[in-house]
Amino acid sequence: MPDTVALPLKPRKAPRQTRSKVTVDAVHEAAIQVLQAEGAVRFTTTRVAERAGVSVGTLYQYFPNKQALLHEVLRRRLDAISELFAAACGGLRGRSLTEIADGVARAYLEAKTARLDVARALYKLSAEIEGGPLVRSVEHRMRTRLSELLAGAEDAVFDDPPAVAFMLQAILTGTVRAVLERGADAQALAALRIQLPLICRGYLREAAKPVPVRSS
Amino acid sequence: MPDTVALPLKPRKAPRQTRSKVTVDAVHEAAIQVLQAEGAVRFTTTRVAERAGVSVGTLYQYFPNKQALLHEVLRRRLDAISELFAAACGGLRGRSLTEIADGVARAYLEAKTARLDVARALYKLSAEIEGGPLVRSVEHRMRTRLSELLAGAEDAVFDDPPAVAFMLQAILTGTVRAVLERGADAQALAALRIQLPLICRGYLREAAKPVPVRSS
DNA sequence: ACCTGAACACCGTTCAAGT
DNA sequence: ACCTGAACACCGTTCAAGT
Repeated sequence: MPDTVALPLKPRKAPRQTRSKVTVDAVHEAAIQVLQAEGAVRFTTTRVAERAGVSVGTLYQYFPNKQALLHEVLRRRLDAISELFAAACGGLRGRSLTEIADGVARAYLEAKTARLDVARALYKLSAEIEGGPLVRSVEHRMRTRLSELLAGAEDAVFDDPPAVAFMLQAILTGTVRAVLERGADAQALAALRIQLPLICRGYLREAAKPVPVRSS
Repeated sequence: MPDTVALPLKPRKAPRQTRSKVTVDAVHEAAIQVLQAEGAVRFTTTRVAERAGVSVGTLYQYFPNKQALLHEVLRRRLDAISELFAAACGGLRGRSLTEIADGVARAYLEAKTARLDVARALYKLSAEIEGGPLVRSVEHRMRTRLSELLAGAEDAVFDDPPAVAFMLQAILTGTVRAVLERGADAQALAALRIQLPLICRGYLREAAKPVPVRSS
């Protein structure tokens, strides 16, 4: 599959002088603006450079290709989401199944819908970004948190917490994405806020065995 | 948003002679082959035409643009899935919540994973295809079936079957997609076949009220 | 050390010319 | 009625030349 040729994604040159740092930030900021204002289809290196007030050549001095630029935008978004989510998980240790289900559903949804327009444009470009490894690493961190929460739930035990965490995460990311792509008007979002916790609760209850009554 | 300019998607010319029917089929078949063999990134009108043994101009005589060609490929895939799903739903009328949950999960998963390579390439191109209306219409049919099933379940009643059907469908399409995009090795697929029914069961039980015992 | 912009390869799409 | 393929506009990317 020629799709899988790995392009370099790191900046080819670390900005060393003040001038260039300004340039990199300007390009990055311009990228987000073009994404918001012009949408995924009209997201063009030429346009980003123009908006940033530099020439295309300059852009390519710091981002080896369009993919790398998008990759960097995605990376910052995912990092933000990941941190918000991790913080929420910290407050859920040792809680009940219901509290965990509701908590992770709410936390993920809130983090994800913070910058909705950018999120939607990035979804559209996911084919070009080749963000697989990046997404996987972020999801791995999320999954670890989920797995810990499940293993430490106060009122249930799981045969295979990592497996359940894997599925729980597919539910969170998949369901939210499905609804967001369907337009995601205020009404659909409101429904999601109510239903997503229910979905998580329901699955966890199916997947868990109740804690046996201790005899000692 | 310039993304939303509607391009014509219908064939600009209906094939009237045998020769042209052959051409259209050849192009369509070539499109699927290029999708499978070269992947989403190298899916090019020139390449499709070459593979079909016609000139680019000919391709554009029947498909007004690349999007329309992809649209047609997607349409045929979705139709196939839709029909398989509808058939399965027919056999689930008036059954229990558990049977319905397991049945729809299995049916959707089976239909979706039938042509896995094409499905994956189409996912990657979903930004370009602009298949929104098409997907919506197919999902609308699916949702209607789901809603009917829920309303007619033998052992539960729902306050708002369409709302639950909406969410159930987001679970089906979203979760399957999330796992497929994550690589979808045999192991992940096997897990999905086991877990997806559980997820559906769990959600439906959360969303349903048990049928009150009849007093008459 | 950083920036510029003309130049190149490639892609989607068109259209005058053919059969 | 159908097909061809050179031509056009536009995009990603490079690199010789500048400061």
